Amino acid sequence: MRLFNTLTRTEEDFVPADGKTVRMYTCGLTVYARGHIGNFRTFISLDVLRRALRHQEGYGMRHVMNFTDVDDKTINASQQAGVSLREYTDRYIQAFREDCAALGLESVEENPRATDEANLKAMVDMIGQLTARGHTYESDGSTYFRIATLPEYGKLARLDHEGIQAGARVDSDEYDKEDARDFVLWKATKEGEPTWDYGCGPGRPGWHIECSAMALRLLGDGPIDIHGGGIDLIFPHHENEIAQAEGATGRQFSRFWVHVEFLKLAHEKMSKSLGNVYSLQDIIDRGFRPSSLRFLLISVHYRKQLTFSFDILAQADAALTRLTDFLARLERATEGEAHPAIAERVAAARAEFRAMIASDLNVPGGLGVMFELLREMNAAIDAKGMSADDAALIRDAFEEFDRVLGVIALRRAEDSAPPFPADEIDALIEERRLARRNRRFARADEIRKDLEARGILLEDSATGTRWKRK
RNA sequence: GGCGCCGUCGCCAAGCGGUAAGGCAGAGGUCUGCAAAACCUUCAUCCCCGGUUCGAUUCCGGGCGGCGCCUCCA
Repeated sequence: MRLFNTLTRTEEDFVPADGKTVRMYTCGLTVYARGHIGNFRTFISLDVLRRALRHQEGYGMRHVMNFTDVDDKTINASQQAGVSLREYTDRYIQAFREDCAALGLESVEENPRATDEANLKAMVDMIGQLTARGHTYESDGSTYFRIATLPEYGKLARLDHEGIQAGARVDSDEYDKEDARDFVLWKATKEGEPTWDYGCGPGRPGWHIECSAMALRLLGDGPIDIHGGGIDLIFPHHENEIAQAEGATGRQFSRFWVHVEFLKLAHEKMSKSLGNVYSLQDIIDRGFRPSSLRFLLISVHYRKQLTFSFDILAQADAALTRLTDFLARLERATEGEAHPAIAERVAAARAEFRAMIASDLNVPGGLGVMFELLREMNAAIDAKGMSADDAALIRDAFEEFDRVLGVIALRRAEDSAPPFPADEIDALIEERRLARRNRRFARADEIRKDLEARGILLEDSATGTRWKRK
């Protein structure tokens, strides 16, 4: 498949180095607060990438996504909460897992956390390698990376460091660095902070070292196939990851770099530091469903900014409802024999969809293919009915699409968990059926209205009445 | 100051050299006890100005507008 590589700023053919299994690392969440929907745009986009590689391209996956569970924010927040760092970050890891499940993310092969011993040791080892190769220096007990020792520094972000000029917000660090561009690998212990000592002196890891070290520890020697994350990580985080991994090993770190654009709110990016964030729970509290959010977040190409609003969330919800209504209609198709024309049309749509996804994950284009097929198949049902065999073919196609998108199955799982017991709904539908047969329409309409007030919509058809969540 | 992205129908959004996919909303119709669902019809010349080309929404240049990175951030 074709994939845009930030390293080259071009779309390239992607194949895993060994031809079989994709070794992918994606930056996860810093677990000092609940993830917001901007974070989840990135995670969902990378989930679609993972699904496409796995289910469409047929590769095996070795996918690592970390939790950053030690940094200034996690430390400060845990101290304010009066609990240990571990206990505090456990809470948000748990919350993150719940949100991921609600949003239909596939679980990945490894979710390392920075403060696990094996990982801290890997970081210290890597710092040792960097020191052996002359890339580090010490200052006040902290260890720094000396940018000047790595001529290639800046190749990912394409920053002209010689030319940092007036107007740039240059780092004014309280630490004693030789060069403003240098960054910390290991921070010396401060009073009251968690500390570890595995060979770099007592302290804690700098932010960037964890990803370099854990990626190579869990995925094996570089280059790994893909490294991904939000676009804001290009600099400094990913640039520094490259410096660390390549400085330590002398080998390329990652062949492909994939970055997901921002989610914006009104006219600015959504970020915790700006405070303009919505969590998944906020979305649910407004009466929307996680599946609708997932649909919205994948319906704009991952490399374009997406401006969130509840208005477009409602549009996404309506579109997704149409999709599941169609699939439900298919369940009732039982008439006649198979139509060869349908098989042909479905095969063509499958090919078109695959081509869209293989083209740098053109999910919006893929959705277009799906809805075109949907309309034509609806028309076919209206025109001459549809056999169970035809319906099965169509259903298979949508299941194939959804293995990549992961949104229809999610919606259906939500639908099958009604706000109150399904038995009760079925009983009321039966009562309404009898009322209608006896032409007691007032009672029939009353049942419809009551159910609607309780979040259940009814749809009558020749083959009976079906219910769905509002 | 440097680097980069974006501007397509009321809203969202693909396409990116050969004459504008799709979704949502709207209008008219078919169907229907009601309500939905569904179908049919209808609904854009692509921010502006130049240039290149037989031909540009698509390439180049210049505007205007929006956003990002150069600091923690998905």
